[in-house]
Amino acid sequence: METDDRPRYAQIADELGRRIDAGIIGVGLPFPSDAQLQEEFSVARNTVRQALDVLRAQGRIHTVKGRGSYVRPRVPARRVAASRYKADVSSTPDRPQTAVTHDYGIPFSQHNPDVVIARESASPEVAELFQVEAGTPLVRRDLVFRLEGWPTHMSTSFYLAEMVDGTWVAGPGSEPAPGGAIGHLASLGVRVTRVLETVESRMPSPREAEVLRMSAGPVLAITRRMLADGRVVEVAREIVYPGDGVRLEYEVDL
Amino acid sequence: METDDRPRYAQIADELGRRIDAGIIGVGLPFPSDAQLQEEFSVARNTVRQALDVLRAQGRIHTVKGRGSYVRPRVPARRVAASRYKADVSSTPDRPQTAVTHDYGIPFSQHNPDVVIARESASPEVAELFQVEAGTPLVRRDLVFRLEGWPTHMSTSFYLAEMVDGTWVAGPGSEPAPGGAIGHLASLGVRVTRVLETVESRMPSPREAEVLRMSAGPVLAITRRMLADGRVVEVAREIVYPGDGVRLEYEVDL
DNA sequence: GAGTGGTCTAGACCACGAC
DNA sequence: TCGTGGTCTAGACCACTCA
Repeated sequence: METDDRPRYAQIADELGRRIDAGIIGVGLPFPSDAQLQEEFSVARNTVRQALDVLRAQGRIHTVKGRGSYVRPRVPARRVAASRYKADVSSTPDRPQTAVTHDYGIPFSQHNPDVVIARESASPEVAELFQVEAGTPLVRRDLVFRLEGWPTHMSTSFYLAEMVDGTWVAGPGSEPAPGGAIGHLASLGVRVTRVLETVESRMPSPREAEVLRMSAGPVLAITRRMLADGRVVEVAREIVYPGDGVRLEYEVDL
Repeated sequence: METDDRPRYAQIADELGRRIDAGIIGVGLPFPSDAQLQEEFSVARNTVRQALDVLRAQGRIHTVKGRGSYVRPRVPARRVAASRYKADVSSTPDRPQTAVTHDYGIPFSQHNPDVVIARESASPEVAELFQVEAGTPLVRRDLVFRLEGWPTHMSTSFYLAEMVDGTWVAGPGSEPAPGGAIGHLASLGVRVTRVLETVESRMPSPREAEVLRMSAGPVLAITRRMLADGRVVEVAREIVYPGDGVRLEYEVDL
């Protein structure tokens, strides 16, 4: 038995973490309330709350005001850049697939993102990524991806209205789509040959925290540009994952 | 004037953030103490502390027990994978450079990482990355990179002892090195042709938090493998940046 | 209306750093 | 020794969710 002179809140956080690991407190099940934990560990409520702050920062629990806390599932994706987009390219009617089904190793039938599509003028920021004038008409697509009901990640992406207007890609029936964004563009005769990705780590916005059901941990945010013939034909700004929800893999040839 | 019914601590955090932006509280200068802020804003100390928690999570301040808080500088690097390693390859005696000087746009003379070199047996984890037996002798290199005194990132990396033993690369005189790791290996006749990187976001370990002078924000952690002739010749596990200290850029050709 | 988490107060003791 | 932040207590009121 080792002496434990660490702060009480850290000990409690560890103990609760162990219970989650052991499955004593299950994924999606209600977490003990502040009052219960206060009672069990014989500490003040602030000490309980400090312990839960640790678990929240680790992304292990999610807390909703007035309702309680829940254990967050860990759904780690391996997002291998070199092969995920090739999955898009090689999707066939017989074996439909997308980069996302590739990341999670799931069948296409389990791929049913929520989607909201709207027209929008290019903000200066998106315009620069697209290398077009600010104000250029775009089609904006907000997606939320889920696995067994739990959100895995979300994205906001844009096509040039000029390119997709009047096609199925501009409608809500464009998801789920075999071949993903690359499939969309291919159906319009545009062949994507290059993808540029920028990765950042930051704290989530309130909306991101709500949608992704995370209370305090960091997110990984990817800004993506797809190019065809040297021209930018799709911009995703941004694709947002819970910090512990993905491992990105890239290769660089010299 | 908009009504502000947001929590008091959030308002205080915003106000302090504005003061940092405006330079009223400068980088590296002492931050007001809890007692001073308590006095100024007429709130309890816990409320002050909650406000500082926000700034810590954003990486804007760093706090050391018994001493106080300090404003953290923002030293963002653009870490462009496609070009940074080419900088290593194209380093010459006339114009020495490394991937790191490329990232930060600094002259080689400003590149002076702290370095600790040791021999170590491969842990199962590192061994798997190296594709060798666990226990294989390695040379371990712990580096800390700084810019104008402030730590920008840190790394732990490994060479095969068999490959570098008895050469300058195994000694402390191997840093700073023109051409970085690729230059090290090139001097031994090993030509790196491929680099694999894995990116994760997580909370820092206590040691990382101390070295990088961050109190609560997330880090970006990169695991890197360098290959020559299909063989792994260098493993970095891990290269750790403060979450707001870097933007990674990758390209994927289809 | 009962239970939940979010916020806030006004104290207290401690370990640590600077002087 | 004194000021600092870290931890902890024992209350309180509020907004929110759910039955």
